[in-house]
Amino acid sequence: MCARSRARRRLRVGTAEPAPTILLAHGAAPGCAAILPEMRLSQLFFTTLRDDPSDAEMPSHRLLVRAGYVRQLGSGIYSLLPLGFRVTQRVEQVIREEMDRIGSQEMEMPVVHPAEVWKESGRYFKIGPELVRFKDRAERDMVLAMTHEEVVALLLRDIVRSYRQLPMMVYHFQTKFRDEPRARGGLIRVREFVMKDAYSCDRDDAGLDRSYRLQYEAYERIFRRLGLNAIAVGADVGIMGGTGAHEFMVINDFGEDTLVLCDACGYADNQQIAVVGKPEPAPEAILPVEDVETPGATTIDALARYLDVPRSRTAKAAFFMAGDGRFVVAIVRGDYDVNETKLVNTIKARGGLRPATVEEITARGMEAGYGSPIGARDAVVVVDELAARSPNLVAGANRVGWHVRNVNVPRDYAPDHVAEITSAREGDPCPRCGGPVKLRQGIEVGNIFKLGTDFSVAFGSTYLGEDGQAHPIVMGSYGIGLGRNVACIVEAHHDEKGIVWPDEVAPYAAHLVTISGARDPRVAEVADRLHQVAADAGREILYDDRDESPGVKLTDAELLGMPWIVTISPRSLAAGGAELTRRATGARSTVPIEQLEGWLRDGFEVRAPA
RNA sequence: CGGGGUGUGGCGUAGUUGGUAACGCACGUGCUUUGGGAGCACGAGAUCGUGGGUUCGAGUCCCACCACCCCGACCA
Repeated sequence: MCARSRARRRLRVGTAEPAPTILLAHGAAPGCAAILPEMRLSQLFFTTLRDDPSDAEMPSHRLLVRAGYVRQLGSGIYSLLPLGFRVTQRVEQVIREEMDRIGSQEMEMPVVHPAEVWKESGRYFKIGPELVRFKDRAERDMVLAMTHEEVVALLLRDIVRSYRQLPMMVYHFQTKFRDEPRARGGLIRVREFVMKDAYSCDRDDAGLDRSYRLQYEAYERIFRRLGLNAIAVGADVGIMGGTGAHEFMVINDFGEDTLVLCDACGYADNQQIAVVGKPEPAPEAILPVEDVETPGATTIDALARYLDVPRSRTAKAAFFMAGDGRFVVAIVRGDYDVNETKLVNTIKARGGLRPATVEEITARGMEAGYGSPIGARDAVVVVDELAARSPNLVAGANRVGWHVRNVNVPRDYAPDHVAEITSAREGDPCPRCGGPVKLRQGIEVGNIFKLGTDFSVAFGSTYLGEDGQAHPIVMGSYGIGLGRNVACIVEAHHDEKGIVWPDEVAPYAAHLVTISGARDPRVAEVADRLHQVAADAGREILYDDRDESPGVKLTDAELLGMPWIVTISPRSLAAGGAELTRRATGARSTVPIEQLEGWLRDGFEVRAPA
């Protein structure tokens, strides 16, 4: 994957810049007119499919495969066919322009890293099998890069000496490999993908705030230009540290993240970190504990039904094993769910959490289905603050078939932590304005992250300040996955007939279709001339010169989704020119050939017709 | 990693109680056709995911494995 070759072939469709000379990759003489076979559908390396591929569910997946933009090679591994590659380049170019605009410098860093680099930051040991490790021929440990914080930190250590060299931002487009446990959704969650990752390098937190703000604003411009309605939500910073993060999310039912949103005031957070309002429990006298037989009541629902109490009068226990070997009991009220992200952050669980097994639970004196921290051994007990101040709850007795009434903290058991560890629910009070929040699924199309000094401290990446002292460089990192953005654009811009590319990212500005071209020489003649005019002007349009029936060609044009469809036929010529169709609206008009030629020569005037 | 599902020409599928693979689309050739996935004729293309087993005989039954999809776990 070579960013340079991608950059060299920046697209010029629909722009007003002059046609540059295009160099052929295999060494054609400079200045020689480029042959672009992919402009002719008869030569384009692609095929359309009449049927949906059986393994595709999301519209973007179905359409991108059916229209010949991408092909799957393995689970979460895709080839970009020429059309898909062009779209990706268009997306890349939008991002590049906005990165350049905020003064970020494009570079390129390697995909394969010596493992020592990742050992030095500690991530080699913290990250699980998602990080691909292998040995080279000399038995050296190597990794496939998931991101490039380490490399940037190393470069900073080598290059930056003085505060005068800061602030500084760099970015690159590079292939990442993450051995995800499960790829899904076509291009939405893949294992190999190209990502724009940018890194800001500042003298201090105030500088980081400025860089972060610049990236934030650039992201808003990028997603607007890409035709994506992305909203920024507050996000988890993880246990890696970091002082703030936002994820840019597109609402989508197939999304993997849950967002907590408030229509009234615009509040938006990832459910992982959202803290919403909770009703204060009514005060009541603390009652003595009392065993109660509850045969078969192993779930909160069953328990509440059996005892005929609301779920809010019960305590729910969830058991986890932390990656660092600690056993964790989390207690929330029965009407809430445990939020694992908050739990991880509360106990600073290295390596995350996984559900505990029944054996692990009983080994610590508890009983799955009838569990509570009462009598627990060797366990970290974390109680949700609301559960902690809710009086007289029904909790497990750690005995099969029995619960305990009137359990109260701290009388009946001692928590190691009392913290807010529940997930926000639909309709809960907005933390900002108190209105009801709503929950929506979202796809993360970009993220921005205040890294702080973790990496620069680990690598000794310091600069000499005005005070003559060494200070760690304050870093930020900012990612956008290209393929996922392409998929999200299709998710947002398609209809029952196919893709409807926004002008900014369409692989070609226009799709020229001939009807009866083989039979009527005038049709082919006019179309060939239009195509040539466009090519001479450096404006690449797609030319369907295939000898196919009108139905096939028009259907394919709609499936492929170029913003403008230009139809030349004996009928259109008789009507005075070409038929111009706006793909998004279906609006049609007849345009004289000379006028079309002018548009193709001088740039497509997207507002004038239709 | 747990649960569910699917593997049969390029794509989508059929295949009965086990008897030597069928259909649509796509593809090639010829003729006809040409504004909404054309028609006719001829043709090419499949060791039925892999390995083993049962059987006179396996796409079909049994076992193991692999791949892919979906749900969950997971996702600095």
